[in-house]
Amino acid sequence: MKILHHPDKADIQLSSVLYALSDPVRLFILAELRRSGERTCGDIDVPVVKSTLSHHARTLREAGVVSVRVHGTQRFLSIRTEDLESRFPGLLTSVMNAYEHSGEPMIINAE
Amino acid sequence: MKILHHPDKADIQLSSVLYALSDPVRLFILAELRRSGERTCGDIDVPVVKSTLSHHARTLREAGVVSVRVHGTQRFLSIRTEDLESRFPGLLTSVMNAYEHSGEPMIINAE
DNA sequence: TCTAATATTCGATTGTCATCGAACAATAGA
DNA sequence: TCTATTGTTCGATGACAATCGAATATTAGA
Repeated sequence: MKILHHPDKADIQLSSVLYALSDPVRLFILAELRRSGERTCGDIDVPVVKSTLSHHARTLREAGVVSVRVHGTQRFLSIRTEDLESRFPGLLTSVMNAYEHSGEPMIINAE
Repeated sequence: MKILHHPDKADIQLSSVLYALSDPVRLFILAELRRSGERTCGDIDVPVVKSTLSHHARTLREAGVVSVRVHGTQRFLSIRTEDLESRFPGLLTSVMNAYEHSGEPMIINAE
């Protein structure tokens, strides 16, 4: 079985977390996880192909934002809420709150 | 005189702000601005050359994070605290708090 | 008007990222 | 064992970003 690396709580870097959160697709994924607690990749409805979604999941995992639990052929994603809260208090809440109230588009319109 | 474009408060995008904040040099600049309120580019001591600093200042300005006031040959940077607070309540505070307490390195060490 | 100070812009370089499609891997279930 | 399901990895591509040094622009002050 494949080993998925998750950074230790103490090794989670602020700039990496902020970078992971700076993509509209990834923000959407987090919002979904926040609503459901846990989701498989296949149950997240984003306008990108599987391989791209896999890339985003990896980016979030390696930044320490999400945890990935392997079960059969599926991977369940969930937010590392407690780790993030203890390392960066209030950060995730304010980001997700901002996201919910700001109508962030998932696809940037050309002007 | 050069016109510097600042996005309207309502046009500030969450993902752009998070991206602007995801660079260690820019986080450092913000921390400095937070301490002094206002700074000229020349008074910010970062380990990059002038032109690179100018690039970072522009990134922060265009994302809506900082305001740039022109005075003579100098540009005074300051954080758009009120605009950010009203658009994304608590966000900047939690980010800067996280920065102050997490020992974020300005230069990433190679492993 | 000339010069020094301050900052931006430009061109080049190097590297990373988001995206896709195709191929592959792993596992559940028939 | 065979097949369908679920994701990952790989290679390619196009876009963009961080960095530097050199050239340029703007203004203050002598």
